[in-house]
Amino acid sequence: MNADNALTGLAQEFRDALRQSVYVLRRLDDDAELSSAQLGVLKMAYDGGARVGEIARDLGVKVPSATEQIIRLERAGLLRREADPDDSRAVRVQLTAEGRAAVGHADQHRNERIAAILATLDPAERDAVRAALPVFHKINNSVRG
Amino acid sequence: MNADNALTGLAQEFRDALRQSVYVLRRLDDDAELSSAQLGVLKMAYDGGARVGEIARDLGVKVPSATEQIIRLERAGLLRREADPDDSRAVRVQLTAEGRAAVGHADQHRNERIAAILATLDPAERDAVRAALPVFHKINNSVRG
DNA sequence: CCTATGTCAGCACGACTGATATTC
DNA sequence: CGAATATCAGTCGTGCTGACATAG
Repeated sequence: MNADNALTGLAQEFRDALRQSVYVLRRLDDDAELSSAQLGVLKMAYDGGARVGEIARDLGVKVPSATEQIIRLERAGLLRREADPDDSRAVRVQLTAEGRAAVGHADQHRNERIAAILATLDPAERDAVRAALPVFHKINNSVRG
Repeated sequence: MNADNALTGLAQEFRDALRQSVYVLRRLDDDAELSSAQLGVLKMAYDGGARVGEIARDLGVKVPSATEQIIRLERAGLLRREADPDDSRAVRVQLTAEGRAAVGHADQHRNERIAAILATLDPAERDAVRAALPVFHKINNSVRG
């Protein structure tokens, strides 16, 4: 009845929604050429390359996990690893032409599938989603920090 | 510029938010006694038990995956598997007392952590989340069906 | 005989920790 | 020398498919 209980109730509903979101994402990736994790790595390196540690931090995984993904993507020909000229400890990740094409493809395909779902909503429901997205962003940033 | 492009833009932002949500969930479960998958199974059986197939359908996984979780939870003493008296092919899953306690514990802990995050938001931001949750629910149902 | 239900075996992916190089 | 960066080795959790036993 008090504010605490109201927050707890909202928290429970929020958790359920997040769990559902995971399910939606899984379905979305089911028949994709690129996994969600792979797409994340490639997108990080899309604009001018990125260091392994940067990629790991941004994706919220440990460095060895990022390394593993990167090596696999390099074997698949989607990116190159190059020594950083300014810091020989660091490794810079650069997309190949195939990598760029794959990102464009995967992004487009996923966006189309989500857009098709959004198209079935009422305008008011779409507005509700639009209004909530910045809040989700804020929540995420608060968890990272 | 047209409606299609607007939907695509919203879809892109929506996908980013979902990706973030996965990250939030991962952090939330980091030090938990029960994983999200395990908690899901236990919650399905919380009220009067459930069949393996029902659990799998509800969680959006295949039956063998559910079986594996269930067997592990049985070894941990959190649930029992019993033959269904009406259909000997089926297996009914019943929580033990420890299972019930574990669910209560895990739920409370997770809700507290989410509530703490929600408490940092402005009231208007909380309202935006509240308004969006039913839409997330609707989206999820449309994907399942 | 065919279908439904569940389990088993084997595999893949993606994360983790701990132990090294190598470089700043 | 200590801190930072990346990789390697080994493990774990969770999902999948395909094959199978058993019951309806």
